[in-house]
Order: sequence, then C-alpha cells, then structure tokens
Amino acid sequence: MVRPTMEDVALRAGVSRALVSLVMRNSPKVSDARRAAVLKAAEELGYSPHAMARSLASRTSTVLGVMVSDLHNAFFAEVVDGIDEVAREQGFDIIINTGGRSPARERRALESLQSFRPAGLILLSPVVPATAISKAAEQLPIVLVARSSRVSTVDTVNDDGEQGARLAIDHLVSLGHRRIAHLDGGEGTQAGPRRRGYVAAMEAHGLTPQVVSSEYTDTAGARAIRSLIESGTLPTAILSCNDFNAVGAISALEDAGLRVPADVSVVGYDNTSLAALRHVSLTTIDQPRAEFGRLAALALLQRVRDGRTEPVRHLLNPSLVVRNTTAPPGGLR
Amino acid sequence: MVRPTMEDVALRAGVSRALVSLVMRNSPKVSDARRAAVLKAAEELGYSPHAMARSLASRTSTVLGVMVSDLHNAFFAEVVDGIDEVAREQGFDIIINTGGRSPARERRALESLQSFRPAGLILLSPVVPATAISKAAEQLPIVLVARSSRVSTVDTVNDDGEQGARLAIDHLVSLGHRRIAHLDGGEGTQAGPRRRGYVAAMEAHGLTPQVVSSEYTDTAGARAIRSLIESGTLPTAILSCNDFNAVGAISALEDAGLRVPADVSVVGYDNTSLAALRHVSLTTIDQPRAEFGRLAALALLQRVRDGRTEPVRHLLNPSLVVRNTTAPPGGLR
DNA sequence: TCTATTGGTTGGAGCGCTCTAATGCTGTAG
DNA sequence: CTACAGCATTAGAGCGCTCCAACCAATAGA
Repeated sequence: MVRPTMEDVALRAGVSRALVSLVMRNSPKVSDARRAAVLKAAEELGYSPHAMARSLASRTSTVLGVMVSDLHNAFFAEVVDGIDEVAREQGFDIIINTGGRSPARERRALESLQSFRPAGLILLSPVVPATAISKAAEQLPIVLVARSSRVSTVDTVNDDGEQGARLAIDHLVSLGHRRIAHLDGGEGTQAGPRRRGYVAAMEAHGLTPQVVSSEYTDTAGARAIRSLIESGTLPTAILSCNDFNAVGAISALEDAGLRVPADVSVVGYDNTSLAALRHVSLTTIDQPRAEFGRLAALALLQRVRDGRTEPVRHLLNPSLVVRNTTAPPGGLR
Repeated sequence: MVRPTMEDVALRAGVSRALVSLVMRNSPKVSDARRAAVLKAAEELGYSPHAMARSLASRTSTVLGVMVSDLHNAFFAEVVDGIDEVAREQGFDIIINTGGRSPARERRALESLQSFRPAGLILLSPVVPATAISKAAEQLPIVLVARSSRVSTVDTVNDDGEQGARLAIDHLVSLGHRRIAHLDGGEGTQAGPRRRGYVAAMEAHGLTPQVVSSEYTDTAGARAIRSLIESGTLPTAILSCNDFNAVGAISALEDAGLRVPADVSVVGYDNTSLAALRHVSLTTIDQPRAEFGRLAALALLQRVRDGRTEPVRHLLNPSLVVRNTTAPPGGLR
C-alpha cells in the first residue's frame, strides 16, 4: 500500500532521478536506451508520477477545476462532457466538485477546488454571490457557464435566452396561435432573458403578452395551469420556462380533460432527456450544451496558456426542436 | 494572480512559519493572542493552505476520490450527496471524475484521480475490468458501489436486486395479478439479480415467469411491449428493469389504446426523479441511494483511519413506492 | 593538438507545507 | 537561588517532484 517514487525508479533503472523526470515528461533529449530502461523499471514498479508533487515543483498545474452547482441536473453532465473533451486533448485533467445548489456548500466546494491550485476554474451556474466569484478571480482564471457577470477578469458562456423564447413564439405564431402565455421561471437562472424574449416576440407579432408567475418545477407548472383554467384565461398555447415546468403543465391540462396538442400546445425549454422521452415528446428549445463546455474550456486555456486578459463573452444560439406537443389551434372555441 | 504562502502570513503576523502551520491545523497549543494575529494576517492576505503541499509534507491525504461512471444519471448524484455528507463531517474533501461509461475514459479518470494520491477511492458502477480495479486496490483502499467484486481488498455496497423484484411481484400479486411479465435489462448492471428475483418470486407464488428481453431505455421498453401485443401474450402487469424502460412501456401501451393502470399495471425500478413526476407517477422500487454513498464513505474511512483490512459487503434493502401505475386487473379479460 | 560545440546526463536547490526535536520562557518546588 | 517542569514557539529536515546550471564524453573545427 506504499507507492513507489521517482527515486525508486531511478535506482532500479540505474539512472538519476532527473533522468526519470525527463522520461516522464516525454523530453526528446533522452537516449532511446535509457528511456526504455526507465519505462521498464516504472512499469515493473507500477510507478506513476505524483501530480501534486509535480505541480508543486513546477509551479504550474494541468488541472482544471469544475464546480457543478447541481449534479442532479443532466444539463450539466453534457457541459462537463464538452469540457472534458477539450481538456483531455490539450493535456489537462479535470476535477469536479459540487455545490448542491446551496451557497454555503458551493463556497466550500470552491475552496476545496482552489486548494488544489488548479490552472483555472469553470463554474457551472453558480449560486454564490458575485463578490465571492470576483474574489476568487483575483487568484486564478475563471469561466462562468449559464450565469452572466460583469467582472472583467471573468469569461462567460451563456445561451441567448431571448432568442430561444423568440424561436418558440415564432413557431407557435406560425402555427396560427395568437393567445400564448408564458409560465415564468421567477428568480431562476436565465428566467429573465426568456421572459424578455417572450414579451418582445409577442409584441413584435402585435400580440398581447400574458406572463404567469411560476417556477422551474413540474408541480409549479401544474399549479400555473390550474390557476389559468380557474380564471378562465387559458390561452391556446403555453411557453414554459423549462421542460419540467412544461411537463407539469401538460399533466394539469390532461387532468382537466384537455388534449395536448389538439386543445393546447405546449413548448418547453432546455431539451432535457425528459423532453426526448416518447411518453413526453415535448417541443422545446435546445441549448448546445456540449458546446458550452468546449467553449468554456477553450476560454480558460486561452487565459492559462496564451495569457489572454480581456474577457470573452460567448452567447450561443439555441434552436427549436419540434416534437408532438405543438399543433395548430382548433380544439378550443 | 499569485497566491500568498505560509511564509507571507508568518512574516506579516511576526511569527514563524511553523506557528502558522499550527494555527491552520487548529492546534490547541497556540496562545490566543498569536492565533488571532495569524488569522488576521491570513485573512488580510487572502491566504488559504495549499492542499497539495500539505498532503505532500504530511504524507497523508484528506481527499476521497470519486469516480462516477455516468454523470448523466441522476442516480449517482444522490450517491455523491451521501458520500459528501459523511466526508465533510469527517473533515475530508471529495474530488470527482467521470468515466462516461467508456472503459478507456474511465481508466484515464482512475489514473487522474490516483495522481492526486487520495486517501481512498469510491467507484460508482465502474465498467473497467476487474483486474484494473484489483491493481488499483494494491495502492489504496477502494469501495465499489453498484458493482460487486470478490477481491478481498475491496469493499462493496449494493442493493438487493432480488429482494426489490420480489417486492414488486408481491405487490402486483396482492392486487390480484397472476400474469406478470418482466422486461429484462439484458447485460446491464444489476439486471441479473432483478431477473432472478422476479423468477423466484413468481415461482414462490406458483405463477409462470415470462421474461421478455429488453434494455435500460424507454425505446427498448416500448419495443418490448409492441412485441408482446403482436404475439398476443400481453399480461395484466409488467415489471420493468428500470424506470426508463417502464416509461417507454407505458407510452407503447397508451399508443395501443390501453389504459395504465386500468388495463395494464406497470412497475419500474430505481425511483428516479422521472418516476416522481406527476405526469408519470410511476410505481417503482426505491434504492436508498444517499445511504449507498454514506456507507461507501464510512467503509473507506474505516480503512483509511482505523486500518480495517477485512472486506465489507453491504447489501441494502430496497423499498416499494406505490404511485399511480398499478391497480387491480380488470380492464383486460 | 587544442578548443568549441553538441547531446545526454546529473547534482542540488527549492516548491509550500508538516513534523520532530530543540529552544526559550515562565512558574513552582526543593 | 537553583532545578525542573510545562508550555508556547521555532529551526530545520524532508515529502516527490521540476528546473537550472554544471558536467561529461564524443565529435567537429581551427
């Protein structure tokens, strides 16, 4: 249960520790004979370099820290995939920590990640206050995904929520809908842009916006629908703030004896795996999640290796995914 | 962008580096005056200890490595929650890496985690060959979750899949069902125990098992149902290998004009968040996921701190969660 | 023949920390 | 007044590695 060190390998191969170091770092200035001997000794001993000692000595790091605010959300998994892809091909490793959507726990995760002195940090939809982020940004490069920031030392990658909402409204209007309500995400991340995009798109079509206060959960979506039905203001189409909300809305509509999409059309947002289930088959707005991750990793590496200092702001285009919850209006009146 | 060191703090507080070290480790043998001075200096400089240098010097680690085979699966998120909870209260940090369900990538993740020389490793449903695991186990303590192993240096935490299947069958039989098919998970993890439990439970009730080959996806579940309908062997109840499969089964049943649960009852397995959605409201088998994580972390810490060497095998009891996809038979003859 | 040059190799310092042993400093007993 | 605890504090070595300067052939140039 004790790991061999570089010294052990050097001894066994009959060379100096420095030479082993060169071999481990693939230096070209090592003779083939010695290289082979070192690799053989390393293999026999089951040696692999000690990343921490290495980064301590070299005062550099090949590690990118990733803070995932909510591991339960598959959205982030795809972003991590994108980060991982880029990091790996550039010779970097990633370590992940999670904040569990709690500022306190997230702060702890941030500290834990920083204690490894990574080359940089990618924060996926963090909930800690902006001051905590800008403070961390004094010590190392930081990229924010799905959260905007005006701090000039911080890069950001976001989707264009306004455009996403516009895509949804354009789709519904082109189907013939004129009364379209938005179930709003309240304080949630990105709820603002989506709401603004909805209002702007409605007005652009000469229609009256109808914003219903709701949240990013299926029960909230259902509740919003019930209140619309009770008040007799149910429109012919719904744009939900996200997919969970949309699924809740659908189930409340069905409970009320209405058919989706014959009576009411519903559009979600995020294109989660839930939306793709055939049982749900939700028309929704897709965000290029893996691309988020790739761009975030690239932005970080630009700061780390190329010494870029001006902030980068990526705003990616979402796209519409049409499935089976939207159709021309008709059933209702 | 340069982090202060212990030396800097010592200088500013007018004490030695060793004293700062003692303060940082909450040693009781420091006078209150000095402690306050050190903490003040550290605060002013924005100092926090360098975890790698610390673990290098102390030859110990307060880090637990966690390999998550699939970040997309929320199942693991809850296990991580459990690990995190125990680790934190015992003063350990966790770092996560992901294998993306690919043996090659997983092996890389394993190496990356090991290069940080963590105190131990928890592998969540790994797909690497057993030899890779036992080789790693020579270097540090390892706990396997949702994967069994006979390696004596490795601890395991699993759910009792046979018992879970039995719970489901007992429930369906008590509702009056006698023709119950199992949509099998094939090669998937834990598919074996679930299938065996199904067969055993059916036979215990004097019923004839009907195992239908399927997979852990919703499309596979739908396909299996269509084949049952075509062959005219559709039973009155279905036990799916997992929740996704069950949701696919339900949608295929509804497509065929059958009502769930009036005509056919369906039980899933895993109690994912999907099952809890009101639109789905699936009767399913719950695994104590957070408990998996807690037990895994405890097992690891026992090896790390208490020097335990005999392997531990946890087999946890699943439980039945009744929702709205099961009812007495009736609709169908 | 002597000096450069080159490519391979090595010793030693040092990264930021912990740990051990030694130090200085009270205060109390002999 | 010395002796000796007992406590707070510190110097210094060392963790596993990288990096630099030095070194050592062996070859090339003068």
